[in-house]
Amino acid sequence: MKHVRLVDLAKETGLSVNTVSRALRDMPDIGSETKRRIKEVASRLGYSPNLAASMIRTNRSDTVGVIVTDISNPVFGSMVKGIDSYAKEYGYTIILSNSNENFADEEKTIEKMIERRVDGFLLVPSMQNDKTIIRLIERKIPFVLLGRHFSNISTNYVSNDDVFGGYLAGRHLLAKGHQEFIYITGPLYISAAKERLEGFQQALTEAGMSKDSIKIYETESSYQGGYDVVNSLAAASAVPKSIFCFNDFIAYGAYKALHENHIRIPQDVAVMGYDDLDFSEIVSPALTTIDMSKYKVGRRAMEMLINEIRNPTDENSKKQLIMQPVLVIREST
Amino acid sequence: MKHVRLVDLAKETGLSVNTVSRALRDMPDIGSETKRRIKEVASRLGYSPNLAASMIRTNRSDTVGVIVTDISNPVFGSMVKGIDSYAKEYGYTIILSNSNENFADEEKTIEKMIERRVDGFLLVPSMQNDKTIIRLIERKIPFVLLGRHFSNISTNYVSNDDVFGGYLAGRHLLAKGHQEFIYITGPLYISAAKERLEGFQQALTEAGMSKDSIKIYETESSYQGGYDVVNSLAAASAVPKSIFCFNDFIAYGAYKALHENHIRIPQDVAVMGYDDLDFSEIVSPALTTIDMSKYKVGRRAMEMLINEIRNPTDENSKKQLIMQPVLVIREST
DNA sequence: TATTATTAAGTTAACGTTAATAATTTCCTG
DNA sequence: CAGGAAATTATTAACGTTAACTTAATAATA
Repeated sequence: MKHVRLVDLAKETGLSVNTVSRALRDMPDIGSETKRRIKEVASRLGYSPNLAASMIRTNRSDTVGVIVTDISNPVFGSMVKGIDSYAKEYGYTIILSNSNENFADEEKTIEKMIERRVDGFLLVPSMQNDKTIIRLIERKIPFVLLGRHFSNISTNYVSNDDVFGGYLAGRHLLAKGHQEFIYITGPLYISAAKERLEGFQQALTEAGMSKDSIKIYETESSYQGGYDVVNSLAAASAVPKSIFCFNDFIAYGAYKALHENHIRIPQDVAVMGYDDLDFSEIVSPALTTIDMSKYKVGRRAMEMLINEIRNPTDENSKKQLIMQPVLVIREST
Repeated sequence: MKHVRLVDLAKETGLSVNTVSRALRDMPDIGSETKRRIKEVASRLGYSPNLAASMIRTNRSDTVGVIVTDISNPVFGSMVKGIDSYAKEYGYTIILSNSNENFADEEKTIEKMIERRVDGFLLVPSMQNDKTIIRLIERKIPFVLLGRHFSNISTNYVSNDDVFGGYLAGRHLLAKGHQEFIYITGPLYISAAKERLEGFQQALTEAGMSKDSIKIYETESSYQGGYDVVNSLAAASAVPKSIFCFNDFIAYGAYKALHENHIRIPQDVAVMGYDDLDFSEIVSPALTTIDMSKYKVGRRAMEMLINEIRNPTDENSKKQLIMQPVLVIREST
């Protein structure tokens, strides 16, 4: 538990602490034979640099804070995987926190992470409040948002073209001859939820239909939410011809309710999801959905964050990377 | 970006740095009025303690390293969620890394985390090698394994009673009148994989059957793995009456292959999974599986780790917490 | 050969905090 | 009201590193 320190290596080699430090960091002003000797001793004694100490001196932590709303959701799991993979390539370490879409928790976590002097943040913000984001901007702490963003604040973010995704969904259902639509969505203050709807509506107006041809059901963005909505529609015999869901989870819930009410997919009703989770290929019938590469979103966001850390941009030149989603047609439509 | 320091608060209040430090930590030897004043100034100036500095002094980081094999897998996502929840209650921060079941990566990550002076580790070890674990023991760094463990090394771990889970599966399939079984599994060097098999075999022998009544197919523990195995069995017209899968993913793959070959579940073949992912309720037919509460495993493991950190136990009194899985009967058997 | 570069080390101070110890002030008690 | 305990604050040093500066030794140049 007692760690070997630079001074121990210095004693062992008869050199000064500074020389040892510089040798281990491969600075050019140390003789190569000396370096070899020092490194040999370091590895023999099992030296492990105390990063906290160097951090305090260098004022860099090579650490980024990652806050997601639900790490048990594979969408975010995949993003984190992408983040982790890119971070490793560049020598960054990840501090993770799960916010449960809880703003207060998010706020507290950010403070804690700042105390740990993270070099920057990758956030899937809870969106109930933009206070934390504002504060990050004020304090000039680099951050990148993932998958969500605020319409009134200019920030770096990586996300999918949710408008286009919604548009693809709308086009697809229209092409299938549908005239009657509902949108089952999570809270509409989430930018993604709103934008997918907008895209869908755009497809409708483009086809000469009214925006209001799609009815909106706002609920929890979960399996349960989808189930509840469709179930109560079924109870009222008001199940429409086609259902567009904010995400695949909701679609799965819709599936369940439809199955229970003996309503056939896609014969009686078409269902579309969003996210293309692994499971969407497996459910029966396989779910037509919109794919965004979560893993890549994670990697690109980390890339953007590292850029921002290394050369910060000012407030009016933030970068947005918008990845194009693709329509994945399966059996449910 | 320039942070307020204790010395700044000291100047502002006219007190000494030490007094400020002690006041903020609510030490009893500072007058309450003084404390109030200091805290007011701290919050006014936006003081954020530099944890790296205090870390170096106190020799505690209040940080734990968490390494999982695949964070995009909701099984591990849920565990991490449980870990995070418990960690927050006790003021710990999580450093996360994804090992991709890659031993070399795991090893490197552990070193990095030690350099960050984590107080302990929570590991889903890659199992290809026990070197890293041995080294942690040698260095007396507290750690707890999750879901997996080494049979030849005594460590703290939290896992499910995989033997019992396998036993439950075996009993269930026997009760359904099956006589022919296969086990599609990931690498058998993973303790869970081996133990689930053992439990199943135990059920067989208890029923007076030979251990070898179950044929073993070792593959990748993924959707693809399950698909491949069942597909090649189908090609050889050798699909058995019942299939026990190491995890739900494999079962989903089996589903796909069975569907494609027009083999009906459960009429022609019974399928069982393991994990009870959210999706298992949704697939059609709903999957009979074994549930272990991953979230709780995470919480309990974190609890155990904190205990170990606060009062370390010696090598021959490590704790094992084995959670009982439950059989979840659905439509696939 | 004297002078200047060049290379390779060593010395000192600093990062922001906390621990140990010392110094004051205040308050009792006999 | 002296003497000492109790309460509060201050001073000093330390944690393990790295940065800035200095020194010593060697090589290159005029």
